[in-house]
Amino acid sequence: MNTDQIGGFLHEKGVKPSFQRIKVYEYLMNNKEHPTVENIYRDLIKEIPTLSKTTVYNSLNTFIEKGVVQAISIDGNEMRYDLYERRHGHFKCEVCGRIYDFLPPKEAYEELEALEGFLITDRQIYLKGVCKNCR
Amino acid sequence: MNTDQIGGFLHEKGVKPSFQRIKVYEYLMNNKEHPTVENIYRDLIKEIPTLSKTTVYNSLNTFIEKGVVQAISIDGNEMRYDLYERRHGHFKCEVCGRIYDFLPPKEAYEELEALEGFLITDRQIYLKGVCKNCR
DNA sequence: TTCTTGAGTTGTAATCATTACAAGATTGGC
DNA sequence: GCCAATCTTGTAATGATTACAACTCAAGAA
Ligand SMILES: [Mn+2]
Ligand SMILES: [Mn+2]
Ligand SMILES: [Zn+2]
Ligand SMILES: [Zn+2]
Repeated sequence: MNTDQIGGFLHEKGVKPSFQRIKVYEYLMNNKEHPTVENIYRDLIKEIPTLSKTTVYNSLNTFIEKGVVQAISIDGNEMRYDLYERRHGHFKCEVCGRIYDFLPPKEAYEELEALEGFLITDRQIYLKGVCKNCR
Repeated sequence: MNTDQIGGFLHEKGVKPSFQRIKVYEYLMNNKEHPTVENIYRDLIKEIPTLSKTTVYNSLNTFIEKGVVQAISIDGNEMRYDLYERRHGHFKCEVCGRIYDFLPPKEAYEELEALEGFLITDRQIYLKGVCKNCR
């Protein structure tokens, strides 16, 4: 996806595609390691010297509202961000801090839909432990 | 469970059962609505006027380390706490803010164990949406 | 019992992620 | 081009959590 395509996509999703928002979205497309706001800001400011951290927060919150991005709160102290694409779970290694994607079996998610009388807008499966590399 | 029984239980789990720790644990036993540190502190200080909020944090972190309490980070900005009893998931209503327990089908959790090469020490399933009462 | 020592508690200060807010910039429709 | 609405920016405020150092407590040795 190039800049125009991202703009079109965001527009479809009800997000006005400003320059900054396109850059933030693009960043998440190219950086799948669940970056923090700080990560995003420190990298993007190289390209956009006038960028404000508040704009990163604002953009992400708009994306979340419109359902194109998900916030990952697996880490009690800072949020991580990820595109809302195919459903997957997240595993955080307590040693190296990395957050891995994993695909829980379809059943895990399908069964979660079974709750009656509750409107579900977001589902997250978080695992913690020690990753393969760190054992 | 009375005070002595809680003390015995904590001792078994490797936690020295101080007066304050017993009170915090007892609070979690009697208040299953996933309280915040603030909730715990504001209620317990009525009984223990010398209590420090730091002690609440310290006690909870000790409990978590020893596996008798779980931290719930479904809410990006403040932690909630819950005894580590039978496995269950948490649903947060975005309207009233309440956090509900629910029992995902056994399979959901069992399948999560299937990750190879990773040591798993904690699993959390979080749903968000609107609860029955608030629709 | 008294002493000693390590662990637990307390209060305050520091940290740091996130939001609030107001002023300035931008954009799209008239 | 002009206007109103929206977006961006910088700074200040908020608030949860941790750091730290002094104090207290409890258990074991002498
Ligand atoms: Mn992911
Ligand atoms: Mn619960
Ligand atoms: Zn690791
Ligand atoms: Zn509700």
